[in-house]
Amino acid sequence: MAIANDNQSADTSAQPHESAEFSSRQNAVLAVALTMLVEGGEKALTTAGLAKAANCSKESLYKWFGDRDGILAAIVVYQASKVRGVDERATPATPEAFKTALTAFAEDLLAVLLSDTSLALNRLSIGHIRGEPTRGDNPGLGAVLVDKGKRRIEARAIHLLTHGKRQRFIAFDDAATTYSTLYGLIIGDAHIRALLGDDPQIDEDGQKAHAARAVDQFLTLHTQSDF
Amino acid sequence: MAIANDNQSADTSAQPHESAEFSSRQNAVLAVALTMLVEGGEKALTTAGLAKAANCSKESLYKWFGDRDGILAAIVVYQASKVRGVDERATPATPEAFKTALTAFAEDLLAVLLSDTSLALNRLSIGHIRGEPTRGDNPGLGAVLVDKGKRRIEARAIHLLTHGKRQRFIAFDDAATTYSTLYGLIIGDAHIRALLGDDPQIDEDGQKAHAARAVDQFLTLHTQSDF
DNA sequence: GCCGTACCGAACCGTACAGTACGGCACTCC
DNA sequence: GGAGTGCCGTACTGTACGGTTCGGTACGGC
Repeated sequence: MAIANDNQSADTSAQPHESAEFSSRQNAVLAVALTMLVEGGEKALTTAGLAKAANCSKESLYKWFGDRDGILAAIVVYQASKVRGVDERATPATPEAFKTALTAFAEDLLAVLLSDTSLALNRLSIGHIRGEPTRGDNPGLGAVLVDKGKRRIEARAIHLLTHGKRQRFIAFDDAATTYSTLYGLIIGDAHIRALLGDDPQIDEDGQKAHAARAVDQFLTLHTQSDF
Repeated sequence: MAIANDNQSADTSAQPHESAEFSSRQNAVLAVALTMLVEGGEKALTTAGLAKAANCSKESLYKWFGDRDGILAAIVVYQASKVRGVDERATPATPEAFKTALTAFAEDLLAVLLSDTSLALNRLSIGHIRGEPTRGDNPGLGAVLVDKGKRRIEARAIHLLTHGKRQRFIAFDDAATTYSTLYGLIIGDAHIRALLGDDPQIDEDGQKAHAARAVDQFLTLHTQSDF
């Protein structure tokens, strides 16, 4: 697990990286809110319920986050802040190391996307798409999730891919298209199925096996110049 | 467009296939409801609003569909009934014809999944996942969508794949896994992006090109015995 | 001791919306 | 014609929940 840190256990680590977005009290409240969101969906997250569950007052909620949408947005930002950025030092020097790095990425991607937290957040964002995009001034939740979550993961993968291309481990034309292929091979229709509540998810070993297979297929497609 | 029929134009075709699920009057109401759902999301679909827009009374709505969730479920069934089932006669005899059939499937899949109607229905179903699955007795919306929509499409594809295997056009072990690969190559992350409101969708030509590329990759992976 | 700040807890308000009740119209069947 | 049926339109009820207000408590600084 190298992309995200899902555990909401004791965050007593007083490290300064605790994301200056919110105070520690607010972070605690957001953690509670996220838990409520994960088990019960958006409708289960009422301001009164959150206030009671988090032992704070509604007044404070509104002071800190503005309104209910502000709370939702804060949850997304809060969780997204846990996503690790690109690790610039990931520059495997041999084809084997490159494949290992790809496989690690694939395993991470599967684990993250199928985690309860990610599913809940995706459901939340998807449910907040209205007719007109980006109504008003705020970017609109889904966009935040894409920017802070998906894009960072994508950046890590594309970094890896372009590195592999420079080293002649793989060959491709367009990085974005190639990433889409890699993503598709790894995820397939598992994500949408999970989002729709098709629970029979495979266990962790199954995920690893699947990740390995996807990477094999990806390398088959892009190993020698097949263009 | 061979999988679904998206137009909600004059359904004056008195053909008997009009799905005996609902009366024609009810179908008309559901068509209006679907339109409201597509442009405005779930929150825009209120019983009062639907009654006014469809020129019917709330009383009738409740008589026909039970409650609001019944209306939503009916919408899903209504639209899913438009999805064509497996075409058993699709048995291409040459590798070229097989590839053509695969490409047609890919194009259909892309067009359907990225259509406004499909996106709205998927958003609706995804938004209705509560903590516990299948609460009570009803299967729960998402399951309906999966059963009536995704499964039929999947059945068509698997039918085609197994046929291709029998004819030695392609080789694979597990049909479900192979379908997942095909799906992933075709869709990539386009679906989740679209669901999240990442509007920059490619045009129809781009979709066709993408479909062709995905099929090429799929055949590369499964053409000779690389088991 | 006094004020300002931050917070809790609870009561309160306004509204949107699901669901119900009822009167009235059109049509059909006897 | 009268009774029954199906439906429209409107008005009504109940309630859940977002948002606000306010009294009360703890703390820190002057």
